Amino acid sequence: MLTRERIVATAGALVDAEGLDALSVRRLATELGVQGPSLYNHFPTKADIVDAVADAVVERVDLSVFQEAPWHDALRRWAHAYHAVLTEHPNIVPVLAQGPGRRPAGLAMAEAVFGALVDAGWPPARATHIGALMRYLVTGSALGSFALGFDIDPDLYDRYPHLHNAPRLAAHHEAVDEGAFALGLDLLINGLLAQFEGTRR
Amino acid sequence: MLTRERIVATAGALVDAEGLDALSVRRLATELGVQGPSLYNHFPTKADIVDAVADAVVERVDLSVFQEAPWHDALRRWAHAYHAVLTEHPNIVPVLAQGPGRRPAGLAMAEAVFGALVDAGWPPARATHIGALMRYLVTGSALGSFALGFDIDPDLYDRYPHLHNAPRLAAHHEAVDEGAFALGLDLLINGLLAQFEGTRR
DNA sequence: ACCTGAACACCGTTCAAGT
DNA sequence: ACCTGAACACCGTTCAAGT
Repeated sequence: MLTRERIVATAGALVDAEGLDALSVRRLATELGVQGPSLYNHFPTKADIVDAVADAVVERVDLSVFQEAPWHDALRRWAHAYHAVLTEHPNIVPVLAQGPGRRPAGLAMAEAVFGALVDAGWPPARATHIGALMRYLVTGSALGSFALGFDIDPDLYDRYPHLHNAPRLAAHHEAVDEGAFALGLDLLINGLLAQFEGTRR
Repeated sequence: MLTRERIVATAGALVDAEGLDALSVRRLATELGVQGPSLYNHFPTKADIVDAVADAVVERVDLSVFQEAPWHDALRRWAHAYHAVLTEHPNIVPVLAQGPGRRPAGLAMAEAVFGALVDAGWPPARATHIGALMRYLVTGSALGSFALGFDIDPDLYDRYPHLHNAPRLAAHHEAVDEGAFALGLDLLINGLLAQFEGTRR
């Protein structure tokens, strides 16, 4: 028996294991023991299945911090949590980088972030910029590893002397990408905190 | 007559006008007045055509600033220039977000950025983080408009009270996205500059 | 109400055949 | 050396037919 839940769970596992390109209607149907067209009884298009997979990932990001901590602390902890979830499901990030659209969990997350900033006293226009900035950093870093973006063939770097150690990046890719994300988040939040306190006195 | 140059130029125009999904081997061939398989005399796979289109975009980013200005100034001006080029060719950004790979212009850009940071005195590990951070911000912001990521249907936001103005974001999307990017770049570079001067004394 | 087989209009890629 | 037609193994989606 086919249900939306089973379809989304199987599609999500397929995307995690083999990437977005491996998710085809026929392939997903086979995995569910059914023929391709059957899925159209439960979702209008393949894009809706992909959206549901993406929203299931966002649903796993804890938003309770926004009720517990001051805005800068909550923002930092939420960004780390969001980043951690995306690191576990990197193949769906291209969808999330397009914004919440009509996805309920995406909208709930935007509401929590934007609401916390406005309630803390940030002007709405500034809160929008901060929200955008956070999405840029989190999805930008999750979309493709910086370290793995360099080929491991050493001969490739003969004409780029400063990059002679680039082939070694791949071996430490988690540490490199994690460190860059943490540095960026620190710089952004510390800078915002300084601005915030500057306007308060 | 088919040349790599003509193929890349036509493919780039097609991607700009209709998106990456519209670029198919048959469609591109038709636009070039030729049959699909002909393209395989000039490129081994479609992915190589896409890579060439991406590298042609990166080639348009001016790197001369790194010879003229102190690292923080050069970094800021380069990031703005890169961001401006991507804003003109948003549909190819998903490819650039995967890193330089084996693309010559991508590698030359990485060499210029990393080289300038190391030559200025940043430790290589830190320079790597800074380079990664810049790619996260620039590609993250170019990959999908934050403002256009929200649906314009006002009824959608009934259950998200803080987002009641979200449907109006689309009308000012350039200003919103531009402002968020500029804010992020300022925060990052000012923060890095403070760190740099802190270690110098 | 839900699943199927057949069909439509597409894909990327290979390869023998032409010039 | 370069282009073509035919073919292979795929796509997303529609729809009449079955239960």
